[in-house]
Amino acid sequence: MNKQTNSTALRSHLCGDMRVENIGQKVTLCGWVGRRREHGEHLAFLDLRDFSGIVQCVVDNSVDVRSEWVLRITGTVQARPAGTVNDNIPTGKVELADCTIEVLNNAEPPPFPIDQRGDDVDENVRLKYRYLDIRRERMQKNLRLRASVNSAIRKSMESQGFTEIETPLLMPSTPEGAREFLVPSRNEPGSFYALPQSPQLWKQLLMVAGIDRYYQIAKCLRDEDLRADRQYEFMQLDAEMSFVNKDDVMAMISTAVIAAAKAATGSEPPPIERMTWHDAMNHYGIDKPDLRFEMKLIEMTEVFAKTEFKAFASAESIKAICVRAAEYPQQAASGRNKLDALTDKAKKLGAKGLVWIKVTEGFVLDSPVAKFLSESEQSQLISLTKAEVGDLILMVADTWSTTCSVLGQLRNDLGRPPVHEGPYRYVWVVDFPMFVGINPTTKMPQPGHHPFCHPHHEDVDRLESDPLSVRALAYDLVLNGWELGSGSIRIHEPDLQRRVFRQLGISDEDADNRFGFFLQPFKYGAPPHGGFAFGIDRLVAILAGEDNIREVIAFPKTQSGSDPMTNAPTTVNPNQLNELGIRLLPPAAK
RNA sequence: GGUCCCGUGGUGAAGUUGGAGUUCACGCCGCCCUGUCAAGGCGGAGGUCGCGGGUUCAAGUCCCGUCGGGACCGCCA
Repeated sequence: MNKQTNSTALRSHLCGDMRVENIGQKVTLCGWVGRRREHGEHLAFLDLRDFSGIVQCVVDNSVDVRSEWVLRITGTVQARPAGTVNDNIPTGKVELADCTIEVLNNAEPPPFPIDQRGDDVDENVRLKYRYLDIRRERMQKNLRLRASVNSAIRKSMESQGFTEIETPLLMPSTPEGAREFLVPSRNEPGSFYALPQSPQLWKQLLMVAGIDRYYQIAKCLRDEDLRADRQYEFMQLDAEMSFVNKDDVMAMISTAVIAAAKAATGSEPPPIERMTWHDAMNHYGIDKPDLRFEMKLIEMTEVFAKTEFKAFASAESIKAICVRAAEYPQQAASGRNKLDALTDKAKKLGAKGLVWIKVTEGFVLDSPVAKFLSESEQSQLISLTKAEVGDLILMVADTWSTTCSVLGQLRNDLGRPPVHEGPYRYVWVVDFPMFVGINPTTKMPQPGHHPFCHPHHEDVDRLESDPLSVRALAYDLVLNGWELGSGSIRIHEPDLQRRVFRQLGISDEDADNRFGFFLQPFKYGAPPHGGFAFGIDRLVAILAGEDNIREVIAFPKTQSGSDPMTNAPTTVNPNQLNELGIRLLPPAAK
């Protein structure tokens, strides 16, 4: 911030800006009383705090000012006497003397310390007094970092020719996707608006409308259960471009993300690498791989092609992960209880079982199944996993997708560091499958993404003959195992759109009923287009070194969707319900 | 919908095989203190151990339920 703009009618400077250069100046500062240190009848030290930091004020001990009172202090900046410099704070070489104190407001003692110790306070208490929590340096830093990320993104998008356009919050309910928040209509009782899960429909219409490059930092709302990385309402950089291929979109988004990261951390991350969805699943067992640690899935199917071990015989896919004692001593040394728990976990995740093998002295394998494995199988197991003595090998034999996903989950459980720990590993995951399987009841392919996602040009011919082999022009951006966002090239050809709908079991008539207002415009000359959206909260949290997006949101909700400060959600006045034509049912009996 | 963890003065914790609301630190109130900086010294106030049942001579402690918070699975096209 321009220092001159910090000067106001009430103050001349900011507390945290006081430096040796200010010595001799008469300044007026405004802020809150941090700590008070009393030293007799006529000497006390006050730490005066504003958003910029704290500065020590030397005052007469007779003044009655207490914790978190709001003061305006006029005084002279002076060098601290020799031996009293505090190197731990930026203002530690100076102090404010000859202070005249004006009490702008007094305050009750805060429920928790307005400093680093607030980090240990129950989050519910922090949220109940969020306005005090935000006074703390951590939250001030996080919210300002968030603002600088937003600013860098805007600057980057604008310099790349994108036009910012706001889209409605009140829109029709759309049948697919996440659960929506509904808003009852007063003028049409019985009818509802929905709040947008994303501006997806609007931005595609803006492409039909010839905007060419649209972006918006948009609030999105989804009525799904909350998590460390999920809130009901969250911010997305939402963008869409015309006359592009996926490389164009990924380049634009990469530029914006790299600009944001640089603004937040001061250093530019390297170009973002790419990985196909198939490779991600095959090597990491998940479509949002965390590249900060190894423990990759190791292919074992061939090794056990002719095995005598029944559980492995005829399995479509056999893979292993090696928990290395050198990196994960505790996990590798897991005892029987822990291994049984891992086996239970694997079964819960859909595997038929989990084979564990401990590599003991002399590369002797300790495992309930060791006796079923031939000498050659055992030696190949060790050489392919590069296992050392003390390592723990976990194996799953199942369908390819089950083997991958179960081991991927175990890999994350056993090895994944907290999301904010460095280094930052961005990765584009590309070539997602168009369909993720066959619905057992309808016998129809299940969509991997929304149904407007364009199939890979090379695969379009197989849409009907071999739908599961069709790749989508879809891509996700992943950072440290968190999905930052996803995008795709959209279908702009009405004929192709109908073919995709039919594959999903949606007849032309159904499609018109459910998506009519959205499909109609595409008859009037839709350009080829594609776009992306990524979650600002998640990016900011990781860049801020937090592993929870609530730490970078000013007023977040708890995991149950409530706000301890405002008590939202609340009941409403019956008159409001009457006006909306809404009558409440009695609470459902349990 | 499910699995797991947590709930003790304002805050953070300790509380043993069940034995008196016991303890520690910070904060708060008062007094002392002229160079501290998470100042220091002395004194004081402050709690229905989330809530409701149960077991027991006796429950913060064991059991059941419930409420609140958190992590994860489902879910989030």
